[in-house]
Amino acid sequence: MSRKPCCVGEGLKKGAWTTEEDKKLISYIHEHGEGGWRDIPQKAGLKRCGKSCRLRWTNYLKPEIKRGEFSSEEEQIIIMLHASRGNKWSVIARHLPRRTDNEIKNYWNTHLKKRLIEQGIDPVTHKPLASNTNPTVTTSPENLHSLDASSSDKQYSRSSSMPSLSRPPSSGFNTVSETTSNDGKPVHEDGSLSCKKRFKKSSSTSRLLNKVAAKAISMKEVLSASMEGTMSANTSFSNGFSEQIRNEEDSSNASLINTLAEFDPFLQSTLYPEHEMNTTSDLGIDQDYFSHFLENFGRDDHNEEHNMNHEYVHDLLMSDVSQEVSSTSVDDQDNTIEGWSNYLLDHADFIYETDSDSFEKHLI
DNA sequence: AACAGTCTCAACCGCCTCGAG
DNA sequence: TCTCGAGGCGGTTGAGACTGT
Repeated sequence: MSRKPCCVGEGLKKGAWTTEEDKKLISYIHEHGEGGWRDIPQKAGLKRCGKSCRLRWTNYLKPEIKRGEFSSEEEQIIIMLHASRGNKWSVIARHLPRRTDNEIKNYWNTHLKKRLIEQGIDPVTHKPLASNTNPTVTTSPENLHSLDASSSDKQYSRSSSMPSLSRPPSSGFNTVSETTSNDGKPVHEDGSLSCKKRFKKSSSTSRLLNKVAAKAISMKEVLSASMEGTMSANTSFSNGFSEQIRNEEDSSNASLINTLAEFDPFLQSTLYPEHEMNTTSDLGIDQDYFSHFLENFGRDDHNEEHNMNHEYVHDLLMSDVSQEVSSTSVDDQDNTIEGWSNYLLDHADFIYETDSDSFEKHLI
């Protein structure tokens, strides 16, 4: 209990690190590993504070750190997460592998914040600025993609390759504008197949997989929409988004959306924000509903045999989620959502590859 | 060419949380 | 249970690079 304080001492160097200092620090950490920062300066022969060594390593020297231009996808993730989390740079950084919180913070302050302001969006609330003449502009899904850098050409003239906020590969619900291909299957404007693919096999496994696919599809779309806007039910995203979905003119889309919402608590909370939340997270997830969803996930085929896969998948899902969904930690919810979406998306891909010819019958 | 203004981002500062003692 | 240091985090600073005049 008598530890000597860190960063106390005469003659400690400050300011920019030299190449020589970097080499010493890298060499020491390669040999001894990270940690014990208090003792590193002395052991590595550096006249630096341990904290300074840690920052230098974690923000700059660490080999896995990715540097350079942010992609448009990364920008969208930052904006979306900032809308729901605010200046929680470490939380945002966890969603951007190999990016440091410091780098994201700098990028926000020097690029994204200014760009939002120029687009008439308050970078704090992600809602239209008071002086903005176009009150419909927000970082909601329908608007985020239009937040390009065109109005900031002068601002970013030194960085000619400043990426625009382009739409990610998969669109959100509100952007799903389907036409019909030659064979009658719904096709998105970009030519990709609609996310309505389903198994037609009648086994319980197939139906379970259908539900997994439906879940994956809905979650994928919700997450995509979220990446274009904000995930918080308290922000303009959920209200504007649900409003748009409710006003969806395409009745078949609306039907699909409502059906998917039946299986998707995230979508439920987005579509029906007035639904009473028993436990309100900042993601707007009704955790009781989510638990109920999981409880019934794959369990409603009572007239069918429960084969091994069915049991396995169900048990896997329940074991993974039952312990995590009860958590009140925002970070844990992040991990849960991320894990779920990855898991489901993986299975959706499997389903598509396995049987992609029939998809209309179920759930619509 | 020189200067002033602007921008970028590495680094620092100070506060907070967690866990060891 | 309390104290205190390590580590983590967000806000801020300032040196250097860049641009405009």
